[in-house]
Amino acid sequence: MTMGNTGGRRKPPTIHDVAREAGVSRGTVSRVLNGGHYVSPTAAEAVNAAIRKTGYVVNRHARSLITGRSDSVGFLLTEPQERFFEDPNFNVLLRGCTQALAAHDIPLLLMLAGTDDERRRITRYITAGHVDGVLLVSSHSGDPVAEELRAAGVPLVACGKPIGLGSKVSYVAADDRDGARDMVRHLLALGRRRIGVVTGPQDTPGGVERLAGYREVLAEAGVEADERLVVPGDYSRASGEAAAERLLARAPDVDAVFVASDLMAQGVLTALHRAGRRVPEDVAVGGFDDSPAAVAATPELTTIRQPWDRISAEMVRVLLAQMGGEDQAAVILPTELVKRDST
Amino acid sequence: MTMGNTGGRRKPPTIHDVAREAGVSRGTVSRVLNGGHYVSPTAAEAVNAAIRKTGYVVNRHARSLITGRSDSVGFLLTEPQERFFEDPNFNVLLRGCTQALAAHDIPLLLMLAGTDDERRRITRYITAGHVDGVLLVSSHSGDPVAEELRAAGVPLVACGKPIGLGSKVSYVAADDRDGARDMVRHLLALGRRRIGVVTGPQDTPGGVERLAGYREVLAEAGVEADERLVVPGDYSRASGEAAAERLLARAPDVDAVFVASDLMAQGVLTALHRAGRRVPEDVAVGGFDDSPAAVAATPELTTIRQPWDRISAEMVRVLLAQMGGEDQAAVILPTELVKRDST
DNA sequence: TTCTCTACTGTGAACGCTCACAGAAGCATG
DNA sequence: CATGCTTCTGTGAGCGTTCACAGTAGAGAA
Repeated sequence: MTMGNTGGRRKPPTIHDVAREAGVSRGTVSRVLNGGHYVSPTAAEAVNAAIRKTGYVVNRHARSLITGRSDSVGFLLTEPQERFFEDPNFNVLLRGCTQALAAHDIPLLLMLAGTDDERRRITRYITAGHVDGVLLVSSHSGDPVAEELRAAGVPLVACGKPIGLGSKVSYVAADDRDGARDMVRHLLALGRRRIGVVTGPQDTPGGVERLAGYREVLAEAGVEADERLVVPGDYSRASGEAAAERLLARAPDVDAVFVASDLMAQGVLTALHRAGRRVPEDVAVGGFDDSPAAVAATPELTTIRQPWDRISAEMVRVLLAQMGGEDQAAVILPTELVKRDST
Repeated sequence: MTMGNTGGRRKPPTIHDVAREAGVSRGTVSRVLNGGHYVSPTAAEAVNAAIRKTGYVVNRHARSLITGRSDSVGFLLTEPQERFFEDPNFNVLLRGCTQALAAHDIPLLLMLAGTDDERRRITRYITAGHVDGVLLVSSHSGDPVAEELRAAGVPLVACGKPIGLGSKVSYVAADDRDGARDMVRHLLALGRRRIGVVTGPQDTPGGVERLAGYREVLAEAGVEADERLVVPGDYSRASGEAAAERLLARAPDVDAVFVASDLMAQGVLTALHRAGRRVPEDVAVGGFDDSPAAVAATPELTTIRQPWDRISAEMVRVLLAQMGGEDQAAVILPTELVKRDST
């Protein structure tokens, strides 16, 4: 009696065992597994019973070996730093993608490519066919990985419109420009006229679009543009604080600020508080993202909600479509103004 | 000329191509790939050159098929809700694990098992051998998945000591009890004697241990225990706010609060502020985690830092050891008191 | 010389699956 | 009765690797 199985892993049943159990051939079992076409109802039932009885689970390695597909998808992060992991939106995105893929029984491989070295390794890994498609999260422009993957013909969907990659890559994004427009219109409706803006980095699509929306609405409303009201930030809390200080120095009569991220808006609030300006009485502050930071702030931030749950679902949908041979596509999803206490 | 290769994926080189290029046999190439033992220097050099020239990457599916290993590791989350994804520590953990595994060229599969249905599916998937080991993140007790995986002999490392699973499962944890002791000692050293505590859920190891540490230090210091000073929370910001209100009602003379998480501590600060108590003058507040919430709070929180980067590294180390046949182990890592403005 | 031992190399046989193909059976059509 | 078509089923080949084994060559010992 050598078969102890004391905690060890038993050899799992193969398609052969199922076939024998069901009294059919491998081929028939395989057909049942892959959609059940050209299988008689009797045979199908016998196979399903045998699968239940044996506890059979298809060996994906064997399947992948012959099909050339891996039935898995990569979630690729090409940020140099931990920035993304501190962004709560990122989590919602990751979770949403994992769940949406799980519904298709597709596992998600998390890949981090921070350094050049890692980028090379990951690119090799992906182009070698170990994932069937890639969900790309990389805000900055000129990402060489995206370009290489695209050139290698790997199905690819980016989160946010990639800058400088031509139009050849699919993406799903919130309507940043429209969200910014909503916010600035909201501030105008409150009677504010000296509206400042703290921008995001101008090498990110969000940074560019949100600033553009701000400019458009002011122009449409006939409010005089004043470049002293425009200060750059990098999405970090600290940069928001510094930007607000510059803004106050350059345009002391500012009566509202549109900040391109909630995190920066937190910094702006801190700086305004220190300068003795009341929010929203003296200066109204509008954020962007509707992240947890928005409700954590005092006062709670009026902000623009990005539909992250829909974004993740759409990214997966577009990627699967592309893996199925469809052409690339761009999906733009609407944002929503969330009014709280800071305006 | 049918070979257009217009964006499509070329057939990747196989071990055969490398062998032919190097003028050796498959076997020799395979040996080079797997450590290079019993290979002459000349042959090894020829093979390596051929690999570089052809751009060969080993087909993991083929390898896995025969070895029975998958060379990948699962990161399993069995939380019913999105709780974890809102926890910044979780991100650090996930990132740390991904990086530590990447150093061994092992991809990480992210698995979410929120519902019973998903749990079943994931358990099947794992026990079918599609990952070689599992990093488990599940704070609550009585997790059936962990038990099943353990029974199936799947290498497993938990984050935090699993409650009610016997001692048969490896885990890596911060020294919650010792961290709590440090914090309470710190509060005592400031001269506080009416020290309240907002606990975490008592079905989580952290919740239990942090409370225990609190009680121990007070007992050692000869401070009278008062159950009115002990109020439960669930790690959420809202529960911290509610807890602080109860605490103030039950023990108005409280002069310090040890809060079992930074997020709850934020809520505590809000409630104290509303009640007109100054922090730290009237009431000192100590948090736990050193999450971003700690510096986002006003005043910035004194807290206990958990060594998340080391925790992830250790989890991976222990898991790999276990996959290599070593016995299970428990690793407890020290915490650190971070003094800021709230005490 | 002959034998043994070590270092190295090549080869066939798997691993578990899908795919292409061939064949069988049933039925309608010529 | 032959022919074609459709639906179903079984079989052999092969995906790219590792593993076990059988060699070969050269060095050292008997």
